[in-house]
Amino acid sequence: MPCENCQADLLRRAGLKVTRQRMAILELLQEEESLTADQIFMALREKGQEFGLSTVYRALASLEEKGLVSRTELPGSSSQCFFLKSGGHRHHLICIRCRKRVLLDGCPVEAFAEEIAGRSGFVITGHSLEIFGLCPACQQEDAHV
Amino acid sequence: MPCENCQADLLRRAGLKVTRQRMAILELLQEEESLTADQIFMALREKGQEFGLSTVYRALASLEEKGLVSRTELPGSSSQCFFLKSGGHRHHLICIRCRKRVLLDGCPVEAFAEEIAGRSGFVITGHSLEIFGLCPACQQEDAHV
DNA sequence: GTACGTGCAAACTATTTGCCTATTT
DNA sequence: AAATAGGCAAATAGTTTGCACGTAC
Repeated sequence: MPCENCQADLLRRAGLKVTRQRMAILELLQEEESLTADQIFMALREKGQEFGLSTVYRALASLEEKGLVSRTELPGSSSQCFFLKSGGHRHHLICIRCRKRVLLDGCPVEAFAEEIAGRSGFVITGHSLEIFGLCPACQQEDAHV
Repeated sequence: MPCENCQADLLRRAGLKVTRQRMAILELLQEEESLTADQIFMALREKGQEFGLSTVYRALASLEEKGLVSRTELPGSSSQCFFLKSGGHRHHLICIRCRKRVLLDGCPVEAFAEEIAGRSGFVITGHSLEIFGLCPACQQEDAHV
C-alpha cells in the first residue's frame, strides 16, 4: 500500500535526491497504470504541480536507470509509456484502450528461449513479451458505442 | 529462392505499382535481415540507386499496409526496423549486434494468453514477442575484441 | 558549500506531409 | 488519360541537451 513516504524512501534507497517533481511523478505512476511523458506532464499540470517537460523526461530517465521505472511502446503509438517496475522478471497484459497494465505471473518464453538457444547457436540475452487486449471496463464502454 | 521477378509479382499481387524504388527496397530486404529506413536509404545510395528518404518511408508504409513488410523496434534504439514478413503468425530471434533476424517456429504465448484471458476478463487482441541474443558470427567477433 | 536537479529555449532525430512533377497502367 | 508514386523541402512529434539558476543534502 502506497504510504506517504514510500516514494521518498524509494528515491533515497536509489541514491536519488528527493524532490517535489520526482515525488509527484512516482505518486502519479502509482495511481495510473502507465503514462507517456506528455501525459505525466499534463496530469501534473492539472494538479497544479506545474513543471517542465524536460524535467519529466530527466526524472523518468534517472528512475529508469535506478530500476524503479520501465518503459515500452504500445503498438501503433509513437511515444513511449512509462510504468513502475515491480521486482523480478515479469510481463504485462495491457489494455490497448485505457493502457491499464496488469502484471502477469509466469513467463512462457523462458523455456522456449532455451530450447531455441540450443538449436540456433545464439546466446540469448533477453526477450520482450507483451500481451494486448481490452480490459473488462473498456469492453463495456465499447459495447455502449 | 529469390527470382528476378518475384518482387515484381509480390507488388502486382498486392495491387501496388511496380517501381524501381519498391523493387530495390524489396530486393534489399531479401538480402539483409532487417533495416531501418535510413539504412535502406544509405544502402541504396551506395548501390547507385539514389532516391529520397521520404520515398523509402512511403514505400515501406505501402508495403506494410499490404502485409509484405513489418516493423519492430530493437531494444534501446529509437528508430524502427523493417523486415519482410513471412506468412502466418511468427516470431523472431534477433541478433542485437548485426540485427540478423531468424524466424522461429511455434509460439509459446498463445496458450498462455488464452489462460490469461480467462482469468483476467480481458479480450485478448494480440501480443508481441521477440527474443534477443547474439548470433554465432557475432559471438566470434566479440571474442576477438 | 557542493553536487545534483530544474527550467527554459534551442537542438536533434525519426518520421510525415504538401505540392508539384514523373511514371505506371 | 487516370491513378498512383516519387522528389524535395518544410513541418511535426517526441525526446534530448546546454546553460544558468535553484534546492537537497
